[in-house]
Amino acid sequence: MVLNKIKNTPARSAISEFLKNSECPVDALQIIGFLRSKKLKTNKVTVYRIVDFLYKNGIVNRLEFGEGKFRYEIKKGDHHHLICGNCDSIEDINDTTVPSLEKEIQQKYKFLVKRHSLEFFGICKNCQS
Amino acid sequence: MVLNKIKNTPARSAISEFLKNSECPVDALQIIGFLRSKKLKTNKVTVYRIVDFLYKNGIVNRLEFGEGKFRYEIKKGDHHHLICGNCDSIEDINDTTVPSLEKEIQQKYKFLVKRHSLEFFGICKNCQS
DNA sequence: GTCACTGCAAAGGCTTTGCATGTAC
DNA sequence: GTACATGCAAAGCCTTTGCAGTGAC
Repeated sequence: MVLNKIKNTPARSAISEFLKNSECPVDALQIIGFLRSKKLKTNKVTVYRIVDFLYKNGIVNRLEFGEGKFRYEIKKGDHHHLICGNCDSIEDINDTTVPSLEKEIQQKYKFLVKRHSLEFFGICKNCQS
Repeated sequence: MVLNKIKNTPARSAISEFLKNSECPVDALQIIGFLRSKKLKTNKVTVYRIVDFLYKNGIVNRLEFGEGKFRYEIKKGDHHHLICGNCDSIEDINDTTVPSLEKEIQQKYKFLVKRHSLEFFGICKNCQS
């Protein structure tokens, strides 16, 4: 195992902070926008490298919602997403579980489940007027 | 509403046939490979336009499995996917349902669910040796 | 001072667009 | 003959890579 000295830099802490405070998964552009709003010198390559670093170290999840790009969120307990096809809002929901399913699959298909993703696509409350 | 006369062309029927016979979602490159193997003149732009046509007409699903590209499958009953992180195999499973969840979400969050996606990432039977 | 991080430019992969040509009907 | 479909080239978008310069420790 290689010794990895991890440095604490302004970009890293700002991005981590932004992800922690985000209520739903964000994409690279939103991260760049946040850094700019904070008057931090920034560069998209650095952003990609930082989220990649966070992802490979198990700190964030990397998600896709059919947009052709990745979104990132701080890892937290099992939760799922409601994605509105009208206003593109994304809502996290924490209280819907897929408890027995993983075990069932493990037994029935001998598939060792490491993680799952469950997303609901539809129309959010506000857009149903 | 505009009158749309849909033409039946060799590329379209071949791609539809390929998708019908595929046991798991395929990407654009695999479709092109199939067409080539059938000695059909082909072009990636045409492939993208055809799958887009099939997608927009509700004939196929367009999926993402964290690979940074889309995969397509003929629409069929509610089913889910087991994606192996070792050999990249994708298995369809048809007998695992998310029965009450959609209704629960509709009531609890007033979110009108149109579709959902449920994927399990892990290690398949063959790769667990 | 070292090693890791950043920035810039360039490239890579997947997908889409514009426009002229071809073809199913 | 008339749309619609295709092919080619080019561009668009998101993301990654190479390499030199910078900065955290």
